[in-house]
Amino acid sequence: MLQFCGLEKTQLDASGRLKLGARLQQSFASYGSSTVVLYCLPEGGIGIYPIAEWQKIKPELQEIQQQFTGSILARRRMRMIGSMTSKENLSNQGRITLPQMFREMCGIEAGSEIMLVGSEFGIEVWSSDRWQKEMELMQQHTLEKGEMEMSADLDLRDDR
Amino acid sequence: MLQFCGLEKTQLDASGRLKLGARLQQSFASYGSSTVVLYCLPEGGIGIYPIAEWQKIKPELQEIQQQFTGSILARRRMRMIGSMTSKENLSNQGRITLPQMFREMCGIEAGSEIMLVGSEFGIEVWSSDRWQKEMELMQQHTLEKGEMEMSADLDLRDDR
DNA sequence: GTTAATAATGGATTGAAATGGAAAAAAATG
DNA sequence: CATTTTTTTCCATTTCAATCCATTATTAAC
Repeated sequence: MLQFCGLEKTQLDASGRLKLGARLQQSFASYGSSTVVLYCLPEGGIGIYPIAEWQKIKPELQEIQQQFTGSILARRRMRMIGSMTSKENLSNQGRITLPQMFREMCGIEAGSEIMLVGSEFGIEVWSSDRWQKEMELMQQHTLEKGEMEMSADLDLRDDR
Repeated sequence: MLQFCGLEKTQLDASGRLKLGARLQQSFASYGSSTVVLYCLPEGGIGIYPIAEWQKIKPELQEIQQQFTGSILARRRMRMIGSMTSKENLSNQGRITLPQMFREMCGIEAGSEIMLVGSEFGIEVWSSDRWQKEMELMQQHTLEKGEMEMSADLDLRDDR
């Protein structure tokens, strides 16, 4: 899945629209539909996925649906997903309007600088500084893991 | 697998492009495709791999997609790989554009001096001084391990 | 119900940056 | 030392991204 990859800096226009570069436009176009699903991520960005990819996570949703009448938790999850999801269209110039609500929740202002983040089956839009924090968090985690590997390598009792 | 080996000093051009020498160009060409995958390494360099080699090492993601709405960790993994990966092409003069973001994260500036490091199934681009530190770290680790082996060899109680 | 005001949308233009080619310089080879 | 190969630098072209503008839709006020 190298279609949606990479990391780039760009900015929203004055009315809060995102413009995709040629490469990403083609990636979305390759799905044969200009319809995308937006998902406002609890950890802080807005995901944008071709509708075909979104369908693939449906099994996950059906599982929740089956518990609908019996579980408050299941209903809360449905509600959470439903309210944080939105269907939009890519304009033929590759522009997409991000819903105001979603933008507010993610700290993304019209006209501000944002990060476009590849995420395997779609992309994510982050406010620059929130992305910075998210990245540092992930990076630190990875580096910590690396150090543990290094010291495990020195601990000969672990050999074998 | 002696294709990608060696250590050489070179520099990027004014627009942040890397030009490979004849030998490395041929190594990549031998895979029959000019497509390469860039991977921005958390420990500090940019890896460049023939796409065929990348297929062998990339983590599997389909299972992760099934956990999409339910797991922040799953999403972080996708984000980590997606954002730190990029698909590029070797131009027919053997040039490759390193994405600005990756360069910034690795301390590699346009026009600056860099190290090209062979790493078995691809090469890595490092900023000169970060490479220096990385090498020292690795060297020290290796020596430390040597000392551990020596004293373990004296400690007969541990032998088998 | 009509008009005015505001916001949203789509298109086009412009300036800057990325790209590819090729000349000039340097290095390797015989 | 001459020739070939490789590397580096420069330049023209193209492409892309950001801005602006005109049109349409929506809301509010009278």
